[in-house]
Amino acid sequence: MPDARDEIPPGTLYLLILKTLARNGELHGFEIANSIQQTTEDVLQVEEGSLYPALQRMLIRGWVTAKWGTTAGNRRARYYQLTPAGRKQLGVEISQFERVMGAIARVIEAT
Amino acid sequence: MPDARDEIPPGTLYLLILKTLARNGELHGFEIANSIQQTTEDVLQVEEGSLYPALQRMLIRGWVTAKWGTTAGNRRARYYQLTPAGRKQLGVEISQFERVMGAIARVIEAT
DNA sequence: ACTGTCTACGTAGACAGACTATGTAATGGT
DNA sequence: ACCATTACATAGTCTGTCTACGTAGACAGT
Repeated sequence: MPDARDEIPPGTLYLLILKTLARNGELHGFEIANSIQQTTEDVLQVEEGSLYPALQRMLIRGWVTAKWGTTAGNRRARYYQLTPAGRKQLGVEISQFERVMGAIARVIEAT
Repeated sequence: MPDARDEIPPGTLYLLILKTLARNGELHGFEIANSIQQTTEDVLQVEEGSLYPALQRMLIRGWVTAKWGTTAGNRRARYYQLTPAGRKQLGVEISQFERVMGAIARVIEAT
């Protein structure tokens, strides 16, 4: 079954986007989605209807800034960049993720 | 900061309940919630408003059966038990959880 | 020129599921 | 009598991801 696509657990999309931006510096939406899909070896696929609303919310919260530019293929695109607040948030998200996942793992592994 | 309570990621509550029942055989709602809280060392706290609706959905889906009984403290309580379908579902949930979490971990650990 | 396809951004609406808050009822302690 | 605790349950809110759709410009082929 090659079609075992999974949904992105609510809440973790911020983490994925923040980390992707922290790693690559400045990307536009499509690049973010592609990067996540590639890094997860197609396990996670960010849909456009999830990505752009999430980016909007992150703009409002001050985690990223955006500016219009032009892609290599000469198309207009919105480039997103982490703010200091976004970088801080990334740390929060990671430690929270690890604590929660560790807790769930303890339940799974309990005898 | 002792008060770092976290929300349970949507979707994983089924996994937690299924696993708890698989481990203990037969429990009522309160016992399930307490067991999860204990096993996760207070990281995850299942609220009643989350637990009972989830159990209802699991009844409808045939993952558990329920019967009324009496607790040690002489109170009426509803005892839940895994069905074969529930046991199968537990396997599905675990492998899905591991695949998704592994994917996210790859993003976090990417350089 | 026209048409289709690709890239890229964005919105609308549906839906799941976890939360808060509240309500029921029965037990046991003071 | 009164109140806390156990235990189940529902209503309503909210967040966030999904599907589906719409916009627009760039480029290739005919």
